[in-house]
Amino acid sequence: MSNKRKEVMRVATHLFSEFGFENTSMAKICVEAEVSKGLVYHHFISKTALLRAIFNETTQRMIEMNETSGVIANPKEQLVNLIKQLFNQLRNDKLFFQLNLNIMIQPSTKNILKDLIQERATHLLRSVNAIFKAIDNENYELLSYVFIAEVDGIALDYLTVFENYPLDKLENHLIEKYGK
Amino acid sequence: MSNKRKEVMRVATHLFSEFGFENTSMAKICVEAEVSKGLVYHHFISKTALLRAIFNETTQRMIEMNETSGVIANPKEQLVNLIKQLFNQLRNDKLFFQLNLNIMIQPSTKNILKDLIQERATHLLRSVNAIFKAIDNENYELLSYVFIAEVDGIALDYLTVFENYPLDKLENHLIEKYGK
Amino acid sequence: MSNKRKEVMRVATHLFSEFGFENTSMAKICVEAEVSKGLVYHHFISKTALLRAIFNETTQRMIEMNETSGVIANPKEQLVNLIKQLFNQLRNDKLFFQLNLNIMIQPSTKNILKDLIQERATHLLRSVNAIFKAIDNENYELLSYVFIAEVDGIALDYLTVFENYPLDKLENHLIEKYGK
Amino acid sequence: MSNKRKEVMRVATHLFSEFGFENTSMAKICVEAEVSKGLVYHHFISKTALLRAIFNETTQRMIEMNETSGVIANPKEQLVNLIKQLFNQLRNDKLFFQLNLNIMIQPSTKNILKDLIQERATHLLRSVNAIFKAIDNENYELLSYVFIAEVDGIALDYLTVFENYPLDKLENHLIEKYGK
DNA sequence: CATGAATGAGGCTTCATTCAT
DNA sequence: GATGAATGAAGCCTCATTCAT
Repeated sequence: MSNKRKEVMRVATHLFSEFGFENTSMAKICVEAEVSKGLVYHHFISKTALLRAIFNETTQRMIEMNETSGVIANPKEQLVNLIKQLFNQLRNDKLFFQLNLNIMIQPSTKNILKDLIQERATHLLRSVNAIFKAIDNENYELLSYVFIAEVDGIALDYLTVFENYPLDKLENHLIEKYGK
Repeated sequence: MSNKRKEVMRVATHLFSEFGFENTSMAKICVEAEVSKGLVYHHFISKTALLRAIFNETTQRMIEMNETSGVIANPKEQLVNLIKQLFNQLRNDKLFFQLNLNIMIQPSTKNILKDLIQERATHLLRSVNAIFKAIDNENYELLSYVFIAEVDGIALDYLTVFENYPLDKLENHLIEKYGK
Repeated sequence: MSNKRKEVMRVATHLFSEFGFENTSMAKICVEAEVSKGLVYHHFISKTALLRAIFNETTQRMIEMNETSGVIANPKEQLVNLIKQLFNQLRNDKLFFQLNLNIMIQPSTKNILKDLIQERATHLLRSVNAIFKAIDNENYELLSYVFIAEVDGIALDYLTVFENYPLDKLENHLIEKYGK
Repeated sequence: MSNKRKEVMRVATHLFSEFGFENTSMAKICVEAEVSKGLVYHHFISKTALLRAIFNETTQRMIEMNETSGVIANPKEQLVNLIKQLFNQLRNDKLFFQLNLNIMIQPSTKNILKDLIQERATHLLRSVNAIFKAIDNENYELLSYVFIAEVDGIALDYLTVFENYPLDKLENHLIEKYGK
């Protein structure tokens, strides 16, 4: 609704991504968003609530993306699409992915978002399950977990462990493996 | 060396794991370790230095473990050993793994540990490379990255994404896949 | 006059009584009264002005009560009536009495209400003086002060000092003492 | 023990008395006591704890005074002594008495001190009871409550209700009444 | 080695009030 | 009359770090 509310969320997302939740002060957010402290607290009860709003919005976007993307294709095409989409986002929005990793691992933020993380994870698992069910009705559950682990692991290694990570090669590997 | 120094590191590791680096004050560490502030600063110049000492020690332990474990076995046995060892640790010391994920992802701590993380990653990659070279001399590099990604992804999903994660099934899957 | 204006005063009285003036925010009042901030400031220039309005209204009610109660009776009956009336109110509206004590003692509010407190005290003293003049024309002044002190002291002890205060016994004591 | 700790309590007592608890900021206390914020929180966990420390110390002083003062005298002399002592203090340390009234009536502070107020009240009642038991073994309880109410009421009226309160006359009245 | 009093910057949040609509 | 977004000062408290003993 309000312009300033959106701007606060945009700026906060950016700063949380770059410096982490605990290392981003409300003051910094206010300065960057050119807004008073009072206003932020008018729209969000607390810093915690602001984080939850951001996480929630992200989940919504992820769900919408998922729904519109996978309707027509056959399962293997769906997987390949999903992989390509994911790797593109990973390349284009490193900071954003880092934020999502951050807040899901950091104990304090993890606690704040407990329920929302669970909700998102459930949704993700269900989507992937649906695809693998159509591929291998017997082992779909394990296959889904393996697929998610591979993607998460690549993202983690790319974003935080290795410098000069060969992201392209890993993408191709996955596409070959899952596209047959 | 000194008992109290060790105790401080032990307590700090525990608290960092449970609450995160930013959410653990030096005061809390002092109380828990039953030690004065002066003493902590006698042994560690700063909170940052304490974190680095902890991370370093962990890396040393990982390296030693690696060296003693894989000398005799053939590559596939080595992989299976590695997998079993990893999953056992994952089960027995969740908090410790979470700490290592935390500090490698959280921007502030990541920055503090930049060089040490790089060092550890290089060492890990080299070890895994050595194993896969003996298995498939041509594709060993990609295979290593895939292997590491799978393990990291499973750890991540187990520790922070899913509740009731079927860790055993994924362990078996990896053992079958890599043990032939 | 306006319904909403009255409602604001009612809610503010209640909240000031329960939490104290300094601990009741205008926001809380607005929420409780289901009214916007703008409206409150339309009716009262400031929080201070709201407090003064409340105090004033209370004084008016006290004066009216006094006037209607004591016209016909003889002085001793008047005193007994006054005592009974006071103790009943004390029993029925603890919070309200507490508010009046509060704001007369708390330095900040006392300052805000300086003139109004003086006005009320003068009126009260004059009324009591009138009664005691009819009883003992020589010592009426001291007697009035003693009477007021006794009543105030009992109220204070009942409201804030003792648990299980024997209010009834003290009422009877006063009735016997002053009703002869 | 520590000089600065005492100084903080002294300054806080003074400021709380003059401006009220809610209207005295920790910052003001720090400036006045020429001490850093950190130090105050090193000695007192919170503003609340500081208030409790002050209230407690006052209670201790009151108890000690009581114990040393009334040992030898006969009950009526004891009462007269008590009255004289009280009125002198009332005259010499208005602010201090005002503080004690304040914090016992203001809902927020009253809540903070609930247990300590109860403790003090019980002690006071017991002391006065002891005196009146020796005077009138049958009605000592009611007499005690009346006496306390008279003293409290006079203090209240003197400190907050009336300007030009004839404190001396009321003191004489009490001395005559209770000294026989 | 060891203590703990002391510092001061900075963090989150609250709040009375204003003003465009 | 009525709304609620917006302001900015101020409040309580935490914290890494220093230093005299």
